[in-house]
Amino acid sequence: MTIDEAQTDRLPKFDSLQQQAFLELWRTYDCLKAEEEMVFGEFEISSQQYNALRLLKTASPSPLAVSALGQRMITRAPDMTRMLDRLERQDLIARVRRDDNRRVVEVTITQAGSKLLKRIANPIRACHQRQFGHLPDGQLMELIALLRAARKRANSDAR
Amino acid sequence: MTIDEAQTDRLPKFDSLQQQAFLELWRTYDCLKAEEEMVFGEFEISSQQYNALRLLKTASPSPLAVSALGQRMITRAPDMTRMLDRLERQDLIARVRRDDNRRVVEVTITQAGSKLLKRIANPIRACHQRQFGHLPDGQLMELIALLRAARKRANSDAR
DNA sequence: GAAAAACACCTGTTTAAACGACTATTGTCT
DNA sequence: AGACAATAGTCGTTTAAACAGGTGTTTTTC
Repeated sequence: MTIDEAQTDRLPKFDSLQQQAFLELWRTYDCLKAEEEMVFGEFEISSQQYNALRLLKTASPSPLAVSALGQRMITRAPDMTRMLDRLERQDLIARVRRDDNRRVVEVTITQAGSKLLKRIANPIRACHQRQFGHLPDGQLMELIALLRAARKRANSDAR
Repeated sequence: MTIDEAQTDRLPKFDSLQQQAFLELWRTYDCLKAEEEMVFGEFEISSQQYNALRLLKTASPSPLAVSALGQRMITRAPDMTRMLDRLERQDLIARVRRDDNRRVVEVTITQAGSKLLKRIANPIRACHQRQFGHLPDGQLMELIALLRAARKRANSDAR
């Protein structure tokens, strides 16, 4: 390590603490996500789709309009239609056009969808347990609080 | 909600603190990433490509083999070739087949690539400043430490 | 020293993401 | 009531991600 590097960064490679924070966030997310997706992969579903099913399950037995579902998704999906197409093809959701407003399509989770969620629940819980289980609850809550705080300033956050 | 459901899920939305931590990580990453990508978008580049250029810049003037570059990437890219194709088409990198081992292709950042990095540096720094600048350094370092700790147990992490 | 294995990268093909334009339905304004 | 705008989803097309299989090169093994 050169003298120059030692002066600007206590660690080499990062312009600023803020940039380092972002890179750590990226790395950690990517790493954990990969593991999660392997679990979902066994059930032939993506994390995005799982998220949608989870939201539909929470809403059930009430349906959710496509737009409402889209707004609640974590990663904004600019193409709900085809994502729902895939879920419908697997018979995990059902779509019904609302009668009193024929523009909106209401989505509900099917029995098969609920069943799939149940089957996934334990493996995914175990995955998160493997990932975060070694951190004491206090540190986890702190991490959650810090992540929330980080999100606060981001202007593109409406959630 | 049936009795069955009430038994299996005690909290309405989160099964566990661990799951909540993951969701917060996802949300925060996604939110910050979106903002970052808007910055990169102005320069017609993806964050993935930026990452590659950054690594090449760090290595320069030495070149980096495609495989070495791939291993250093944050998000593992199973398709370096075509990603480098795009960068080469924009004249941001150059590829040379090594003479003493004609299997490996060595990649270097071009002058145009370095120039682009320079132009991006400030906007991206500003972006991260907007995102994390409101957190005091102590909290940032804590966040970084917690993210690192979270990553430690993930078995798929070789970095 | 020839055959087989290992290596480093490339290519073909399938699948999904991204962006915009498009259709159908409802609400609003005069 | 009729024109115009707004809303809710869908569809077409371009682009990139993912996976598997292929090509050329070097190393290993017998």
